[in-house]
Amino acid sequence: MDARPASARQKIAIYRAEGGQDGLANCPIRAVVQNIFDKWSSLLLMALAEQPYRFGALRRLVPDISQRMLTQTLRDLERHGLVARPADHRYHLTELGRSLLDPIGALVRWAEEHTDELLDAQSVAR
Amino acid sequence: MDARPASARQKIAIYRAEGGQDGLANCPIRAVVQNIFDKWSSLLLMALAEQPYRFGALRRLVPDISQRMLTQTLRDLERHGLVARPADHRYHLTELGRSLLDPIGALVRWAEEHTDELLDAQSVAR
DNA sequence: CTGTATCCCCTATGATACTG
DNA sequence: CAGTATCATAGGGGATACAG
Repeated sequence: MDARPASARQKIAIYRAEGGQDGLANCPIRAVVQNIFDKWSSLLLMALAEQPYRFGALRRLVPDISQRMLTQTLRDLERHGLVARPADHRYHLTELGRSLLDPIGALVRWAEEHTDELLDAQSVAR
Repeated sequence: MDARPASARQKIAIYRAEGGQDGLANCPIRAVVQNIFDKWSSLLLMALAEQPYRFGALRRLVPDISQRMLTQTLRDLERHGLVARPADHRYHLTELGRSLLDPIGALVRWAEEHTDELLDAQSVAR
């Protein structure tokens, strides 16, 4: 099903080649992936994909986030240039943030397509 | 175990369609994304994308992972059905695991393409 | 070599209270 | 409403020792 151009594999090969004995220790992707896919970031990005939201609206969209973490995550996203907060406090995605929606969408689609398999695997292993 | 309701898929559909009454609190994607993109999982998946590796080889590939976390992460990946560990201890991706390489690849490509912007944003914000 | 079992620190996160 | 400040805590994760 996927005879695709081995993108991920290539990248890994590159990291390995450039990084030498460091293996994947210095792979620059790590920081990116781990910063963006922390507990709340991707969720907020998805929420803001739809439209700009204010602080309170985001809280309602993600009811189980604490005020503290909402603030903190939004600051992180701002710092990474993915989200902007204008004077009217309507958080919205930047151009960079919107560009992330495609990869995120790919992940979401994957999760949708394989939800059953994932659940099956877990229930078996448990 | 047993036939869990197809509600997983439906929740996704709901979440995607409307944004939901309960917001994104019950979005099943969250579990998937957060389970797979924890500190080490995606890294190991990328490593195993190339070829099967044994425990020691993986340690060398990811030098800054502790033995404890390597074991634990591999067990998690097994439990999710993404990685298999045959008798010869050569960990390898399952079909499901391989199917994840595409979305991960999309993310990696994004990170590569936007590394400069990300760094700029951070340095400015700092 | 491939793990498991302990101990323990420390960070991420929640809860709560306060501020502009 | 949109935060900030402070305190408390569970759990992530490293270090180490041990086991098959």
